[in-house]
This record gives sequence, structure tokens and C-alpha cells, in this order.
Amino acid sequence: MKGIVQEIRERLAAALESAVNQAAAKGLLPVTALPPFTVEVPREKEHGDFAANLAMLLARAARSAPRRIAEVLVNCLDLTGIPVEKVEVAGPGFINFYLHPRWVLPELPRIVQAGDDYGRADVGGGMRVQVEFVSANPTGLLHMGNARGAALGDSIAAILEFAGYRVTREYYINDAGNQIENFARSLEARYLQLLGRPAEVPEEGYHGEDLIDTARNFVALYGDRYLEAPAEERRRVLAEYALKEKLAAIRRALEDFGVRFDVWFSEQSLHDSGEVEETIAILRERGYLYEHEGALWFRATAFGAEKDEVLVRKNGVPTYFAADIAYHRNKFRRGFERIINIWGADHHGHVARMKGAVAALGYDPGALEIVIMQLVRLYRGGELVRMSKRTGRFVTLEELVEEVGRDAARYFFVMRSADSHLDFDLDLAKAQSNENPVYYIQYAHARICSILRQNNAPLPPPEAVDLGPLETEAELALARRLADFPEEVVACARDLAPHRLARYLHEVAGLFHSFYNSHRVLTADRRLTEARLLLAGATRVVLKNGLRLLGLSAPERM
RNA sequence: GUCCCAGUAGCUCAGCCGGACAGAGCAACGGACUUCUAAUCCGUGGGUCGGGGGUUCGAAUCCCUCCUGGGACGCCA
Repeated sequence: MKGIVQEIRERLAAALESAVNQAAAKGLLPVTALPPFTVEVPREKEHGDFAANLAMLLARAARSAPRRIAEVLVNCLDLTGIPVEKVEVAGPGFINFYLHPRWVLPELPRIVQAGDDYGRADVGGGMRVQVEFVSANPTGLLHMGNARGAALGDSIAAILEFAGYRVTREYYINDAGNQIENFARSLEARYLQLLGRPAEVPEEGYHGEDLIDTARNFVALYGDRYLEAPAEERRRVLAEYALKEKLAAIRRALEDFGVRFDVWFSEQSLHDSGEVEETIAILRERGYLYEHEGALWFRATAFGAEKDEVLVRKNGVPTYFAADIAYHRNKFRRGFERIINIWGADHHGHVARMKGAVAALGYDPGALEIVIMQLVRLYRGGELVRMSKRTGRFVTLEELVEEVGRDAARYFFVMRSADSHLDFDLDLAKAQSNENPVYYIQYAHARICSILRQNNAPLPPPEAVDLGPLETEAELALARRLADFPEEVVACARDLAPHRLARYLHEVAGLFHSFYNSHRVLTADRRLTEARLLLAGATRVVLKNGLRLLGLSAPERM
């Protein structure tokens, strides 16, 4: 479904295009290729409802002044059927279109009729996309960076879905390799300590106190059964138990955060299935591997990376990178046409070599898109909250949700662009006051619901409502912005940028609050009431749909 | 040293696939609740878009260079 804004934009573009042809046919303009011009909405209201930069772009080829070309084009314009009241040439050569003030109103019944589907687009054309995010090590709890990734990834996935993609949300479980060994040794130390044996968590291990709890749970189940067992077996059993427990906790925390995954993909399964070996064999065949100092290297520099990378260590154990390449091959083989990874800034060095590996395997590196998000800094009482990975002391996702609430947390994570460092102010997120932007949007939604509840007279179907009474600036400005929603969704999907949607919704809420404070919706005039109820109802649809895409609730009462 | 991100109002940030006089929220100041939710609204003040060059009819936006902050440069993940 196309919004009215896009419709008019396209019709104006078409009219301009035929004006160029007309002018050329009449000899008023040399015949040239049509430049890629835009029909945009001017920032200044005085410049009309839409403006085209076509004349300026034609100036060079036509060897004529832009304003002169604009005049010629305006004279050749046929705007039949487009609600344009006035056309002007202005500034350096813009062609400005002034529409009938109430041109956007027909969109209102369409919004209400479409309901939950308003804004749904098909730019994705059913293309299969995989969004992989969070993928935190299952050796601990989720921290702020994981939380940002969760909010961002889930929102991007939802927006892409709404824009017509078939989306799979996936979590890659790093349940293999060195860190699992460290994990097991750390657990073993805690286990032994609990049973009164001297032991110490290794330097490189996991020092978080949560592992003491995990070990305690293990002891409750198995007691000292593994005290005298061979260390290898003891560690294996401990790690197996702890991974299960940690993963369940991670899953629960994410669900409480409103994030669900379609697939939980195990790294270990790539080793077990032989895919890692297979992938290495393919790279070897293609000539991208070489041996050096006993290790097997991938020639990442052949693809523009800064340096080559080890795939198999001297000790014969494949690296994380080797598994990750196998994982991406697996993604392509599953038929995903776009693969989107949400990574923290600390992984950006991995981007070039990963794309290189994809290319080396014969897949299109352009199909792999990496969204790099900058790190999160937490503030409380105006002070930076120090995090320490080594001691395992940090604020977890669960604690965050408990402290500030799910909606506030998610809003704060998506309100900034991914490549901006995020200063997360815990006090602000927690505040139930006007300082907190979260409630502004939700409050508008709740207010509308309250009005709708209080209207007890039956309403005509949306298309039968007389739009005549809507004429004030506040009413028209609100309706105009609502009609931008479909294009806004497409832009957010294109840029993988939920923060854009957050800003848009904030603006819509603002326009509604402003309207609300200067207009009564429920009045003695039934015709007026019905028109304003339609406007309010349309606002509700847009807010609700937008909030949903950001993973936020749309409360009916506050 | 090399690479990535950022530098825009007092603070936190949009705008960056070039467009016409640079925006929002908060903070500051002054107003609005007998009327559908004041978690709201209305108004006021506030900026060398980090500095310097360049490209262009036009640059916060593109290119070069320098400065500042954060991150990455492991046979960790």
C-alpha cells in the first residue's frame, strides 16, 4: 500500500518528466538525459508542500540559467488530477508546488482502515534476511552492550519484517573453544572451593560471582560426586551443566526484555558436523590458505584486510574465526539473501576479514552487512558507573530491566543512532517525569485511548466520515505528519535505523499533544466530533504501529 | 603508528546518499488545569555545525589536512 505522500510525489515527478519531454519537443530545451532529480518536502513552509531541484540539475547540460529552465518547465507542466494550487519558481531554481491545504486528509480513513497494517511496505519483496544479534558468550550474564544489541537487533528485524522482508532472528552461541575451557576451569575452582578444597580461579578465567552460585547449584544436585573424578571429566560435566544454566538465564532475560529468537545456533555444532573442516578445505582449494610457523593462515589481505588471520593454531585447534567463517557459509547455504550482523564496536576489526572470507568462499560480500554499534556508558547520579569484565562486576540486563523498566530501557537503546556512543542515564530512564522522553509517546497513545473510551455514540465507518470540519493548522499539521509514516518505515528499513523511527514518533506525539491542548475532540457538534475522532484514531494507529516496531508497549491507560 | 566511530545550543543528541534563513529533548526564564489524563501545552532566550583548505550554482553534509575524545589492531572471542 502506498501512502498519499508517496503517491503525490510520484505523480509530480512524472509530470515534471513529461514537461521536460514537452519542452524538448517544442525546442525550448535541448534533448538530454533526465537527471536523477528529487521531489522533496522543503524545510520551510513558505517554499510550498513539495519542491523539485530538476531545473538546477539540467542547467549544465542545457547551458542555461536554472531559473530560466524552471520557467520553461512550469509552462509545460500538466498537473491534471494533482491537487496543486500554485507553482512557483524560487531561490536558485527550485520549482515549488503549493497544494490545496487539506490535500492530505483523504489519508486519514485509509490509516484507520489499514490499522495494524498501516505503513507495511513491500520493498523487501519477500527477500529472506537473517539478523544475528546479541550472540553473547554463554559464560555469564548479559551486560549493557548486549542489551543495546538486543534492543537494536530486535527493532531492526521488526522494521525489516514490516518493510516486506522474511526475517529470521538468530543468536549464535559461542559454546566452543578456549573460553569454554577457561569457563570450565573457573567453575572447577569454585566447585572445589565450595567443597573446602584450595583452588583459585585462573587469571584468564571468569571471576564473576555468578559462577559461585552456579557451582553451588551444581553441588546441590551432585554433591561431592566429582571431587575425586578425573579433572577432565569434572570440568566437562561442570561446563555442560553451567552452559545450560547460563543459556537458560540469558534466554529468560531476553524474553523479559521482549526479545525472542527464531534460531539459537551452536558453534559447537559446526565442529561436530564437520562444517568447519569442510569450510577450511574449500578455502584451501581456492588457494587462500598457507602455512606459517606451524599454523594455518587465511590470506585476508587479499581482500583488503589489514593482516592475515590464523584459522588453525599450531596445536591443531581451529580458531573462533574459522568457526565463524563456517557459520557464515552455513547462513548463505540456508538461503539467506541478506545477512545482517549487529556487532559491538570492539569487533569492528573483524569486519574486513569476515567479508573477505565470504568473498573467498564465492559469496557476495555485499550481502553481508555489519551494523557496528558503539559502546554504552552507564551513568548514575551524574557519575560514570565503572564496569569491570575481569572481576565480573557490571550491571546486568536483568538488573537494568528491574531498575528502569523494559520500555524505558528499550527506548533509551534505540533513541540514539547505533554509531553514536550511548550515555545511558539510569536516573533519567527511571524518572517518571517530563524529563523522561519515554513516556511522552506512550502518554499520547493513552490519552487517545481515553478519548475513544469516552465516546459512546456509534461511529460511521472511516471512509464515510466527513473530513470537512478539519481545517485548523494543528489538525492539518498532525494529519500531514501521520501520512509520512509509510515513507518513514521504508527509510528506517533502508538505513537499518530504528532511532529515526523513535524521533518520528516523538514528533507525532508532540503534534498530537499540541492539537489536544487547543481542540476538544468530544463536542456537541457530532460532525466535528466524528472528524476529530477519526484524526485521533489515525494518530493512535501510527503511534501503536511505531511503538510495536521499537518493541515498546502502547498502554491504554497511564 | 594504522584502521573504525564521534566532535553541531549550557547538557544529551538528530540532520550527513549536497539544496533555499541549522533542529529536537532536557536545563533556564515567563505563562496555561471548574472542560476529553498537566507524564501535557503556549511563549522567550541560546550555535565560529572542532580548525584550515578544496569541489560545487549551492557544503553541517563530499574530498584533503590538522586537532580532540572513544574503540580496534591476540595462534582471545
